[in-house]
Amino acid sequence: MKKKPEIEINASTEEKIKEAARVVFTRKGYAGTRTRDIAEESGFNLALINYYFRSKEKLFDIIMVEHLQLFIHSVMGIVNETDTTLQRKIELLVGHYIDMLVRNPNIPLFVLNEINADPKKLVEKIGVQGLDRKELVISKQWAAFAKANKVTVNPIHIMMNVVALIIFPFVGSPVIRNRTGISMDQFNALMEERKKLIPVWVNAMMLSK
Amino acid sequence: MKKKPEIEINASTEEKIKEAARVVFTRKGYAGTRTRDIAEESGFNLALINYYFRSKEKLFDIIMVEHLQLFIHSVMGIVNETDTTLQRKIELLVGHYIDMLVRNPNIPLFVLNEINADPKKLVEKIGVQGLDRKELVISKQWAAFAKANKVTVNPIHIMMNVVALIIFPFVGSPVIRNRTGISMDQFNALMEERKKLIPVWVNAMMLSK
DNA sequence: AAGTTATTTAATCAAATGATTAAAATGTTG
DNA sequence: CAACATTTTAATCATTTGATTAAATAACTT
Repeated sequence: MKKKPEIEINASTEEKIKEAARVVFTRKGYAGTRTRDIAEESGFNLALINYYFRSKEKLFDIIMVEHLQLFIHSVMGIVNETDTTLQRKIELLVGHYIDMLVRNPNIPLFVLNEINADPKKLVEKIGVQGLDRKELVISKQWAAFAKANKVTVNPIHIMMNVVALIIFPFVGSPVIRNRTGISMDQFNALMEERKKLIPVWVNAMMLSK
Repeated sequence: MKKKPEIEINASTEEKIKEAARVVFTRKGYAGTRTRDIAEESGFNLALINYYFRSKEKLFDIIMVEHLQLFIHSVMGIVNETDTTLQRKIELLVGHYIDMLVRNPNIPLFVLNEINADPKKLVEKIGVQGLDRKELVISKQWAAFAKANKVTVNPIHIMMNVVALIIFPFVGSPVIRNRTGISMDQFNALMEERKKLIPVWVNAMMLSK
C-alpha cells in the first residue's frame, strides 16, 4: 500500500506535465495538440502523460476546468456584495479580469473555441450554472439604476459590452498589434489604461440616449 | 486538348466541394477538420477533393482568403469617402459588418483562431497591408474630430472598441445564449438593435471624460 | 542490502488520416 | 457509334497519432 504518497506523490512531474499541457492546449487547441507535443514541452516521455492522466481528453478536461474556474473565481464574491455600488463593482470586475488576462492572454480564445466546438459538453460536464442571475445583488442594483435613470436599453447589451470591451482586445491581439504596429509592452500598457477607461465608457453607454 | 472547358468546367462539383469545405473548416477549424469530413459534407468521394484542390492545406488557404476578402470588401470604399462624416461612416461600417456577421456568424472565431495559430502565415501569405492608416480619409476625420472636441484618448482604444462591440457578440454567442437563455432569433434581433446602438455608444465613449 | 513500490522509458500497436493510383463511369466531339 | 477527354470512384499507401505494454530505473521501507 501507499507509504509516503498520502495525497500527491512527487507533485513535480505531474505538475510539470499539466503545465506543459496547459501551454500547448491553450496555444493550439484540442484538435491541434498532439500528445507528443505535450511530452516534448514537458521534457518527459510520451507514455508518462498517459501514465498520469489516462488519456488526452482527460488531461484536456482538467486544463479546461481550471481555466473556467480562473474565470469564475472570486467574481461571485464581487457581484454579490451588498455595500458596493454598481459602478464600483464594474470597476472591480474590469480590473480583476484585465489583470488576469494580461497574465493569461490566450485563455479567452481557447475557451471560446472549445465552447464553440461542443457547446453542450462544457455546459453539462462543467456545471457553470449556479448563477441565478435574477437573484444576484448586482442584478437588483442594475434594475434600480435603470429605473432611476430611465435606462431603456436591454441589459443584455450592457453585459455583452462590458465583456466585449474587456476580452476582445486579447482575442484580437495579434491582429491589433499587426495593424497598429505596437509592441507587446505597449499593448499591455493600453490594457492597463482600459482598467480606468472601460468603467467610464460603460457608464456613458448606460446613460446615452 | 480542352474542348468546352474554356474557363470552368461544370463549376458545380468544384463549387460544392468548396462550399462543403467552407462549412466544415469554419465550424471545426483547420486541425479539427478531416478531409473525409469535407468529402462527406459535399457528398463526393474523398479523392475528389484532392483531385480538384491538391491538398487539404491548399483548399484551406482558398477558404481563408475568401473569408478575409469578405471582411475587407467594400470597407475601403466607405472609409475613404470624402463627403461622408465620421459618425456616418461608423454607422455604415457597423451596419455592413453586422449584416455580414448575421449571415456568417462563425467566421470571426474561425479567422481569429487561425491567425492566432500562425500569425505570420496570414500576414505574409495574404498581404492584408495596403492600408496606410495615416493616409486614410477616416483617419484625418478622426484627427479633426479629436482636436475639435479635445479628445485625448488613444484612437487605438476607439478602434478596438468599435470592432469589439461589433464582433464579440458573435464570438461569444454560445455562451451568451446559454447564460441568458435567449433563442437564436432573439439573439439576431439584438444584433439588429446594435446597428443603431453601437454608433451612439461609440459617440458617447469618444466624448466621455 | 533486500524487498517492495513508484516512476520512467523504449518499443510497439491499432486506428485515423492525408494523399495517391489505377481503373471505371460519364460525357463530348467528329 | 468510335475515339477521346473529363469526372468519379474503390482500393491502397505511408504517416501520424493516441494508447499500451513490458521492462528498466529510482526511491523508499524495514
